[in-house]
Amino acid sequence: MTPPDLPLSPSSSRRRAADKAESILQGAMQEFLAYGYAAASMDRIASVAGVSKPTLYSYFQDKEGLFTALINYLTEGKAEIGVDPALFQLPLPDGLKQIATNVLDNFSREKPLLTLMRVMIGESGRFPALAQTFVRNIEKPVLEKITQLFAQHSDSHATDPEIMARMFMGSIIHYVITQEVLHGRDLLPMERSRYIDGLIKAMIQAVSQNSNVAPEE
Amino acid sequence: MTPPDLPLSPSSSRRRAADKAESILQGAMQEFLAYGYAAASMDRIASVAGVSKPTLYSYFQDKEGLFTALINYLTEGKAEIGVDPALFQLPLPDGLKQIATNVLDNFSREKPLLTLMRVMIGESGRFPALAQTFVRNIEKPVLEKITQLFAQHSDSHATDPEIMARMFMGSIIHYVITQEVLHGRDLLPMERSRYIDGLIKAMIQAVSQNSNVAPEE
DNA sequence: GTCTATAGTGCGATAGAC
DNA sequence: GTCTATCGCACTATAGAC
Repeated sequence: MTPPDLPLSPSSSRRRAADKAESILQGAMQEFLAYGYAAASMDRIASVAGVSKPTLYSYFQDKEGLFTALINYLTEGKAEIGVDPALFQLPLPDGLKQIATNVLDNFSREKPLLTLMRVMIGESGRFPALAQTFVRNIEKPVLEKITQLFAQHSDSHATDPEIMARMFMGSIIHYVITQEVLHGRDLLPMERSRYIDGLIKAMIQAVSQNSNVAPEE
Repeated sequence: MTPPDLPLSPSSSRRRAADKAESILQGAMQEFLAYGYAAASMDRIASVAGVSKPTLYSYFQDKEGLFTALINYLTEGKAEIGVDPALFQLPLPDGLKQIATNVLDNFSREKPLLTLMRVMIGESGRFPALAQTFVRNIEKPVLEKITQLFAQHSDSHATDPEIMARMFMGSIIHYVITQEVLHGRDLLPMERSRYIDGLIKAMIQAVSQNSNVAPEE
């Protein structure tokens, strides 16, 4: 049997297997996030990754398998987007402001996360399991953290922290969707800082029972 | 890119031209909503619509033109989803509840509107103008109605009705996205009625200044 | 390299409307 | 009869999965 070495792109010595898998995933990310699943081309992925098609297919079973691997790759360990533990030391309005700011930064114009959301929602009908992966790895942990935050600062049983967390997240994500994802900046103008401040004010008002609100600003 | 296509010839033939255009659009709806833009097949559309491909291409310039026409067709005159004028006669909590219920009904499992949202968001990177059409024809009118509703019931300048409307819509749409679109029902369980009631309670609390809330339920 | 699918077109035939 | 929208089908060229 002849040794199967094929120095196609001999930029240096042979790359490690992990490197190849990595660069294929990098190429897949570029391609799938730019074109969506159906219009993505395995040829272009192989080309961008600098591997031959047979190599690509030796690492990943088929297009669907590569897409699945990519989504796992992109959503694993990303749980902490916009939520760091130090938040629990801050007064509620400050904590909320930091979360809102971080989440909006992560989703800002044409960042990968924005495009990932486009692709996930777009393919959620045909890849329900991947959509759930997205929810489990991204949405759920963030929601749970915010729920904890509200629970910790909630004076009583009056407001349901789980619902408050969903309102808060929903208000932010919907803002991202209308303004950035759907390009509604000019149609539905709303300055980011005005929205964040108004949102937090309303949330604080909602969690404060009959007493008055803790002094902010 | 091309302006909306109109049916070509004015007068009669074997069958009315409007019928053909209609059935082509119906076929296009099936196809594009089921497969997305890239994976949709013009052959299948023609077949489902019961017309030949040359006929299809006599009504619509190309695939992109048909997709554009479809989105216009599906979003025109749909402004009143979940918002009817009688709402302004009701107390705020009842009005909000009716809106929430109607919007959630319209987006309920595997209804066309749900799939349309999937496609619109999925293709929003490649068809920004269509995404804006969606915002202009669906999102914006609903948001404006809800803003009016809050403005009308707002006791004072304390809360910004535009922000309250966005919070309310965002909370509902985000709920739809996590539960239905991304199939998160089992991962993030939250009963619909519990969410609606909690959401409205929080919104009312947020708009009520220092006085107590009007009695609801 | 192979095989399949797709967007888009050209053309002769057809079947009503007038 | 003429007019014309339409059909069916073959065809090109391209591109993609594997």
